[in-house]
Amino acid sequence: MANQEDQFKKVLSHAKEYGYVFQSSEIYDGLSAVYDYAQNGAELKKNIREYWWKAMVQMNDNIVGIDSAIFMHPTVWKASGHVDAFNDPLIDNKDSKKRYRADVLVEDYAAKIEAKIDKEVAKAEKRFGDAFDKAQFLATNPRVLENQEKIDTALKRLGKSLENEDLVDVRNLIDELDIVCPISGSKNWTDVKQFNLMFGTKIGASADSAMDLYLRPETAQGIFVNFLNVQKTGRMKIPFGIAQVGKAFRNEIVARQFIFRQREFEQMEMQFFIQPGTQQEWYEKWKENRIKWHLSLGMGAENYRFHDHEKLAHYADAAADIEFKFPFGFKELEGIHSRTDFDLSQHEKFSGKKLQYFDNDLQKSYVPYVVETSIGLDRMFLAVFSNSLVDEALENGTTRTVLKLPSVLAPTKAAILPLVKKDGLPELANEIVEDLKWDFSVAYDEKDAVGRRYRRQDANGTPFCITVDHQSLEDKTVTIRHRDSMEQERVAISDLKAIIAKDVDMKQWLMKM
RNA sequence: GCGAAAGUAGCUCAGGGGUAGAGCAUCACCUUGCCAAGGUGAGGGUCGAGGGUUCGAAUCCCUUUUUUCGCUCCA
Repeated sequence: MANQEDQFKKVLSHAKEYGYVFQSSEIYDGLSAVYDYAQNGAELKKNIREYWWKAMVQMNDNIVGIDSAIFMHPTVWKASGHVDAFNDPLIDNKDSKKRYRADVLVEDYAAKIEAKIDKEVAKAEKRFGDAFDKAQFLATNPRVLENQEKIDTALKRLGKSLENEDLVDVRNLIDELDIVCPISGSKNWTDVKQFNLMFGTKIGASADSAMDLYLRPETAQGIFVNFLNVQKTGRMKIPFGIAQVGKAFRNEIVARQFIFRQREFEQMEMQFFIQPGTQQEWYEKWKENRIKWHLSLGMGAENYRFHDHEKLAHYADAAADIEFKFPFGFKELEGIHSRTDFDLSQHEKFSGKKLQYFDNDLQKSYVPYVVETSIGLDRMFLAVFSNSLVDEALENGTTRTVLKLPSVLAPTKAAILPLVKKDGLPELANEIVEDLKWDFSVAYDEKDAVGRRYRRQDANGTPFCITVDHQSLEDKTVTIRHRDSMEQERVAISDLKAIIAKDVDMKQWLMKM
């Protein structure tokens, strides 16, 4: 455990020291759980985004990409269920310092009484044997009726209070039902507070004409509301997908673990529209397709696993996570959800517009089902970055810090180093830089001993170092050093482009899928 | 949000009531080298922020903020 923490600490300081991630507004003490991507981080993030986009949009002729706005009509979030689902009434017990969802406390109370009824039924069943009529027993036994009455009134009142946002009454209800904290056993409760996971803002300059808006808590709805527009203008035939990469915002109560859980984050999502009844098949297909994408990066199959959801969200009929082994353990990296026709049906209901597809094969219209793949770009960044950072023991007894990024994602593909900064070596090195930069992001470094420069590039994840020496002036060859093996080979300058391309070209990597 | 620990230079950290140190990193010059740590010199910090105690606070006290961990919640 201590090792895990140490490794995570290394990840944090390496990310800062090498210009990958900074805390937002650092000179003002920072802003909690908000981070900026620095010069190298922005490149790495861009490369991950591109790798995903190519795999999802460019390589699938039935998937198109869009870029919808962060602001959406407020009713979108009523239809999607976020206004309800993202509003949790929470209450703390002052003695145990535990926090609970107030509605869950009341529901647990109801469940307890329910258990009492079951006990009563079981007892009676034993007593009466075959002659036992359960329905009649439930309808007539006074103790059962009394308990059922208790449950009904409690839940009814809870529902009503929540609907009216009457949190004081929820608190009173908890008092009146004598609900105690499961840990401390005390009734020393705080007031019930409402936590809204969505960020609110306003559109319109003057107060009276302003309209309440939310910053989107997920990008998916931008796809659903555009479903028909895209389907019609793109002449898309089911099955087809719409993909999108964009920022989403959640006002997390607890946002932690570096960039793993941020308040502002970037999602890479694809909604795949299918014929109702085929969702199981597509769900399995996308699970398989997505894990292949991850594995193509070569970060080790043992670092991934599937986690099937038992408790499903309000919109899903099947859901699984792809979990990755982060420095703090296996955590969700990507979600694959079978969302049924929940979203489109809800938008039909709330907008009054038909969101259906006419299927020529079936000769009928229907609301398509949806299978979603949704990956956090920031999480993917953290997965790649933390997995790549290693301290490697060398044969000569020293250690080197290497960022073994998949070369396709590395922010800098090659560093060009003159062995010494005289005798015309810098000039030739610069010529190579000028040539290569049309195709790759490259760096030039002439400071310090060349060995040290190699190590510097290792720590930054640069896959290739190209060294210009005196021989280069004579026969137009250079040495090219590989980051992971530290091996060098002498090659013609004219071959450099092909050699680098072979290793960093996205095509080579995507073909591994 | 509750609890715990921490915040001193870009990074890692030492110091601990008398106005800041080390190693590495950075910059300049020398050394001209193929796997970090050669020489000389330089820059960089109001010790997270605010307030209090004191003749004097980085050091003691209070508040606050940020980070990590546990609980909780979640993508």
